[in-house]
Amino acid sequence: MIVTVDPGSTVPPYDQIREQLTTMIQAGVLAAGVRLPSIRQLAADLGLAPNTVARSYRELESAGLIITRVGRGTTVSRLPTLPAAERQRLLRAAAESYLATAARLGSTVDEAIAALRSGA
Amino acid sequence: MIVTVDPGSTVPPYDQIREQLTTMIQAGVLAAGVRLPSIRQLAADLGLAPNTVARSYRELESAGLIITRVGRGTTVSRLPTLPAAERQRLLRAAAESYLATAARLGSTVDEAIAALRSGA
Amino acid sequence: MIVTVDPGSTVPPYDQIREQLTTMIQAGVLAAGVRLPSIRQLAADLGLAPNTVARSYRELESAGLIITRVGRGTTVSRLPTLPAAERQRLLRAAAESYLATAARLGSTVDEAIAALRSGA
Amino acid sequence: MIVTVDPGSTVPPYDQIREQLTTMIQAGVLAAGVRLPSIRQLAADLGLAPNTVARSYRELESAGLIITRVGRGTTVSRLPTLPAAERQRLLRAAAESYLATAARLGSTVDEAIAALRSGA
DNA sequence: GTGGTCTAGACCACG
DNA sequence: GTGGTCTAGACCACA
Repeated sequence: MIVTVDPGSTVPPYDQIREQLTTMIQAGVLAAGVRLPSIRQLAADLGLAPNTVARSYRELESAGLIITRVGRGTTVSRLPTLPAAERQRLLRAAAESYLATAARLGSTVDEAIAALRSGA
Repeated sequence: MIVTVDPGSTVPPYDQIREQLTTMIQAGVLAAGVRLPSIRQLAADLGLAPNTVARSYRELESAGLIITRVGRGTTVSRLPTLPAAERQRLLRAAAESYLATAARLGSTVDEAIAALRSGA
Repeated sequence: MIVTVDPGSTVPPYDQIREQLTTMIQAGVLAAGVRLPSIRQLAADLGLAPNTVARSYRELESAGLIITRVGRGTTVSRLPTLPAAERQRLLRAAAESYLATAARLGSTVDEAIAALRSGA
Repeated sequence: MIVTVDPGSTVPPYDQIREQLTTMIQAGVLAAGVRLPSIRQLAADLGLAPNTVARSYRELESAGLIITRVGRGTTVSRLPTLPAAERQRLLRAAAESYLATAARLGSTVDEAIAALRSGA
């Protein structure tokens, strides 16, 4: 699954989808020209109404990140990806956020790392 | 700093504060009887209006997690903490979320772990 | 009625609404701070589903032309209006388009002008 | 030029061409038997691909408004034209639409009429 | 099959 | 009351 949605979050599903796809496209993980799953397909996979996914795609399109053509699906547009330094900065930020959460749960750094390995 | 706020997030600051304190209290990291920083102190530390922090405290109080008594400040209530299994489950969930973000940034598990160590 | 929708047009209603409001705001006919009709009210007036009007408003908001606050309605944002020269240019363009349509219907300029007066 | 196309419009060019020719034929401005410009000629005049104009002609032909015969070009069919009352109704509709646009631009009826004269 | 639009109605949060 | 979101389903145009 290319994207995941947490139904318990206060962040609306269409926003979660948009944010995750934005990250992947800007990081170059989804390269220019790659075809995204169809609206109906992704909606079915996530258990959402097609309209919800359509809204995410529509906003990505108006942001210039993807190109949609009726009858031909949706592809990632040709845009410069984030430089490696910026990707590294974002990874650091995510790491800090994870460590902060772990600390709030009373875990040490080693336990936090172990949780990563066990989940892999 | 006991708590951090991301001003760029769409999640309102009072929600971020409430969530983080809730986690720490339920996990037992903030033990019963521990005194929280004053509203004005925490607001000053975070660069927020006192009203914002007050709202977080108010919601935590109505949830029974903290007790505010005039003249004695705000302390953590005497409530059962989450069992270890539940804490472990939450840590796993946070780990998975972090790994997913790292993957969206094009990072491997090893790179994700390295980012934890370098940030520590 | 502040805006009209032609259901027979191939231009979708949400686009018609957005375009008309955009013109009025940029021309300064709807001044900064003016309150727009509520989504439900305008939808009822136009015989549309509230979602349709909501989509127009959402796009106007993301374009920075209006400000919506839940529970408090929608107002025109404080933006520079088009200079008089540009408004005049747009009026000329509309006039030419009307004359072209009239000519296609076999009408003279005088008949086109007479139609304006009789409709007034 | 018999027909004009607005490249900035969301209405596809072939639709704009079809609509304008339809109006002129139904109004009798283009009388039965009149020869239309060739597809290539009109495409060149409008700066469009011949395929685009061809599509407009094809749709007009299937609607019975024009007749294409190889070697003899394209001519307007022998069809009853709109009665005068209907032409008048369409002119009124166009006038109202123009006045509405002018009003959205902050113009009075007199200014709208003046714009017609200055453009003529 | 694809995406685009619209409807009718639901529930939520805010004020 | 306000807007925000989502659903379930419809019809359309395009390929």
